[in-house]
Amino acid sequence: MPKKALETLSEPMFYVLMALKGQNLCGADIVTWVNNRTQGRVALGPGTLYTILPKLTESGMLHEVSTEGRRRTYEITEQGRALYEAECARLRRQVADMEAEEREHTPFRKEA
Amino acid sequence: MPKKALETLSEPMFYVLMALKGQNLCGADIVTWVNNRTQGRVALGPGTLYTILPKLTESGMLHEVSTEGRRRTYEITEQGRALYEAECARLRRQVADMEAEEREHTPFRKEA
DNA sequence: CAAGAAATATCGTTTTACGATATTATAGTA
DNA sequence: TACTATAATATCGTAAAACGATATTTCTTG
Repeated sequence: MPKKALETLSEPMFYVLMALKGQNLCGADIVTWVNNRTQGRVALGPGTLYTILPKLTESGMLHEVSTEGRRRTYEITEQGRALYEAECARLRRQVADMEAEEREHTPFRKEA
Repeated sequence: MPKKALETLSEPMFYVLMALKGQNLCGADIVTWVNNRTQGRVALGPGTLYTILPKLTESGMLHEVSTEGRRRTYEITEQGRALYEAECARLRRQVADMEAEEREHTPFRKEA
């Protein structure tokens, strides 16, 4: 049961979900995967990661699928996939805004 | 002279610079412009906007170009353009990551 | 010259990021 | 088995950001 809503994804959260989209991983392996995928551009520190994991879990985007000793492995949920997709769409719109503005400047006009 | 470094742009900051990229505007008109450009998806509240404007100014991304009564009009600087462009590049990479992953899943492997 | 509107400023709360450091568990090795 | 190193996770504290509500200042207009 989701404790809290969560309707936006921070950049770190986005990459965590991206990592889990195709496989189940533990926290440390998520860090490695994201590092590889982004060629080091996105580096999740432990503080960031382990703040994020419980939050994503509580809000129903992930769940723990196994625990071996200290190692906890996570799986993305359907809700998590949906939120990830929503964020993809948001990003695409942002880039579209950016590129539209690059091609042709939209002048200011009062109101819509 | 820049007081502070600023090497990343939040989403609101990004849209503020986008607005000023093509014209000089005052705060309230920035809000209107961004609203139009994003069809209401990005709504800058006063708290967000007027926290951001001094920060962008102090860090040398903007400067005030005129003040009529209470209305302050801002202009983007070369440095501001450069940071905006850098953020565009970052966004494009993020979308590229996302689309690469969509096309073909990158499996986890230890280390690079 | 009031009354309202427009633009900006301030305040307080909540959330987030993130490094440093601590804790816990596993594996290896003498 | 005990000892050590390492891997993985957890906690703490600080700093920054977002943002709504509310206040202030200036301009307009009747």
